[in-house]
Amino acid sequence: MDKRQRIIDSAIKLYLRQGIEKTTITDIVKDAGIGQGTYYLYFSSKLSVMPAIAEYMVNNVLRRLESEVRDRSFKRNVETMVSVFFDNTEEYKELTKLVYTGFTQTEEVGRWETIYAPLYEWVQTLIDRARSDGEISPRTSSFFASRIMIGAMESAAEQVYLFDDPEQSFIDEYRSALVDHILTSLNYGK
Amino acid sequence: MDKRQRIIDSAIKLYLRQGIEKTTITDIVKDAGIGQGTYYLYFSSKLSVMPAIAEYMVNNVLRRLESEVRDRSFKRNVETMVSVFFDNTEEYKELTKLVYTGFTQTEEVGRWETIYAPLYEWVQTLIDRARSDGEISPRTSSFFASRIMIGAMESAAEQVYLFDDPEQSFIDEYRSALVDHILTSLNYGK
Amino acid sequence: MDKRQRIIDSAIKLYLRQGIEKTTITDIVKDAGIGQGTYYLYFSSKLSVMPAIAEYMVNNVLRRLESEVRDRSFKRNVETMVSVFFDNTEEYKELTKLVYTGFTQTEEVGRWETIYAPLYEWVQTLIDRARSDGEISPRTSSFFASRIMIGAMESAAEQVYLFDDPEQSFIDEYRSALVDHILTSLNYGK
Amino acid sequence: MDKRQRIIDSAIKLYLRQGIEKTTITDIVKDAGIGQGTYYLYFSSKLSVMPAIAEYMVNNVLRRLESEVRDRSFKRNVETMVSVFFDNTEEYKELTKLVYTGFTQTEEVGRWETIYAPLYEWVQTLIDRARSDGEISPRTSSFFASRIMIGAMESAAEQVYLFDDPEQSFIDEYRSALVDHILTSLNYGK
DNA sequence: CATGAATGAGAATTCATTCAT
DNA sequence: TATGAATGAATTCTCATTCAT
Repeated sequence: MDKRQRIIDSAIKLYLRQGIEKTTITDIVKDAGIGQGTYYLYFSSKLSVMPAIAEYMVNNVLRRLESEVRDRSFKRNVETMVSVFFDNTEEYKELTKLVYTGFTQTEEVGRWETIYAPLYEWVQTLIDRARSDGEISPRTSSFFASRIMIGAMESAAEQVYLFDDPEQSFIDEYRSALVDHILTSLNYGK
Repeated sequence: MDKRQRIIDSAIKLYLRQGIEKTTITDIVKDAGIGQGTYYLYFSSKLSVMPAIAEYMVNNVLRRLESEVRDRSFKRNVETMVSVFFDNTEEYKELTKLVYTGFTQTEEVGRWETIYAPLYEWVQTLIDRARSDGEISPRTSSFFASRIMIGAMESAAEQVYLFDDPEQSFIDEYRSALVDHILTSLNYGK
Repeated sequence: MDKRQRIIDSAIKLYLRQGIEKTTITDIVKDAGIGQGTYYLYFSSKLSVMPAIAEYMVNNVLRRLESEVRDRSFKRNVETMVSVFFDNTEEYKELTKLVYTGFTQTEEVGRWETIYAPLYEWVQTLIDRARSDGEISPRTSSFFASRIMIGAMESAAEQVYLFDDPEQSFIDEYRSALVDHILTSLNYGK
Repeated sequence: MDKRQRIIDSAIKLYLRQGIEKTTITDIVKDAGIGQGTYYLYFSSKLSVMPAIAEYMVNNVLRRLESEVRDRSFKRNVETMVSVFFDNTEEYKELTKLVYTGFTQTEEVGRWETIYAPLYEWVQTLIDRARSDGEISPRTSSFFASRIMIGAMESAAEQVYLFDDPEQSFIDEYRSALVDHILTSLNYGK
């Protein structure tokens, strides 16, 4: 029903399957079951769906975090977070980068920060609480810590899934090393 | 003289200046001072320069690291590394991401790992030495630590330079937080 | 009005005038007064107009046969048929062969038979009637006879018009020999 | 050893396999195992091999005719001729037409007649002999008869092998109808 | 005679975008 | 709002041909 959302859904599906370059507006509108011109009623150009896609994906992660990370010890929470980021990257592999790149070709580069903001804030809050609870060092700057953490998790996940067929044991080791890294960097349990 | 290298140099120059989309093969060969068809003697398509560019850029970072990170304490070395990554990202801003994206559209995705390998190894060696010197925790896995570190540094730098005009003070704070993060994560000085 | 037909007409005109190789899609669309991309709404590639052209040409011959071959003795009809084939080949000289060749590079080779079918059938009917009228041998297989006749007429016409400047007397002799050949092969007047 | 011949052989092989358009000079020289420029020592352009190929193919038919059509009754000889033409067309399917088309794009169209001449003459001689032997009508013009016969045989063969998968029984029927057609057209056995 | 790296003109094709309905 | 036929600018890639060695 909501054509705007149908465009976004189809765009994601096709970009994931065939890449941005290979996907034409025609592909998208066909998949969405709407007319060719209708696309331009909702988005002003091919690239201008990108922010919407980015938003959708960040919200996706947020939703998972909110539902899966709950009330447990900070350590457990970090473990879950790493899982969420790994799973998400696996599912959407190239798309994040693709979207990001598409973004840089728009004039809306600045909005990237805005779109990520809720995610940064959510993690920041999590850190703040752990600090209040005395689980991590009181001198931690949650602002930078949240950003560095997210960057580290995303990079790690990307590295892992670049391997054509990463073995599960390798993934598990990497994940566990990453959890240690994060906790240690926050002086957890000292 | 070496036409292959001239193509790579011109491609980097133009991709940086105008983006990949806006740069045509014709632009590149003109800049390189060679014939249109000559491009295809060395690269099979527009995108297939990407791995060569990636290689060039990784080597670039490596060269800087080798020349700038020397003989000092691990802490100083980490500070210098962060500087190198920040400077490099600033200089080549979009190119890194562009190259990465271009890569995924080639069939050579697997080579990414190979191209990064020397960088990973170099950092790994640095960590190993710090461990031998007793500067960081003896339990550190240099394999994962190097990869996570590099990911964190790249992500941080990208986040910083996304702001249209990041203030120097913000950059300095982020950089310093990052150094702390890395050192703490390795139990430096405990 | 009908853009498809305008494309076909222009293609025939230009192919005849300058050959297939020398004719570009741009030439065709300019001549047809339509946009460059419009061509591809109706035909999927440069070569894929060929079947349409072939159809047009076969229909052309059919139309001439239907209007010029009427109600007379079989002998007169054969003479007229030969004339039609000769005239037609003269007018469209290379085009027939070009079309044929273009065809073999499409995947629609099979349609050749379909396109020729009405022509075969028309001649077949003519033979059947002559047989009923007792003008030719009752044992004649009109199926094969029609096909062999058409082949002979086309080949003869092509041979004749290969000479840069065939003398009219030569053409007349060839034509007359051909009529004799056909009639005799059918035991006409025995 | 003879590079000229190696070029012709490779050209035939590749033209048959992939068509003229799809075959590049580079393909040919690679297949022939010679240098790129060497081609132009023997032929002045891409198309200028065509006459050589045509010559080769006509000679091929002639050689078969000479070895297979020997001393028997005219009827047997015609049967054998038809077989040779059918076999040859099956083997070289499109090539004849392709070569012919390639020819028309050269300025040497006139030579086609010259190249076919020996074939025409050979058949003409065969007819003349049959006439001397009283096997066919004394009024037969061997000049036109030979040309019409060859045309009919080639056309028939082409028609037959256009069917994707002609059944053997159909081919046999067509062939036999063709032999009858030819013999009757010459008043054989009257 | 032989080579093959280099050339560059040229064309087919694609596809984002528009606009009359 | 919605459509989809029409557009045409723009670009990659091909390949016959050349020429210095």
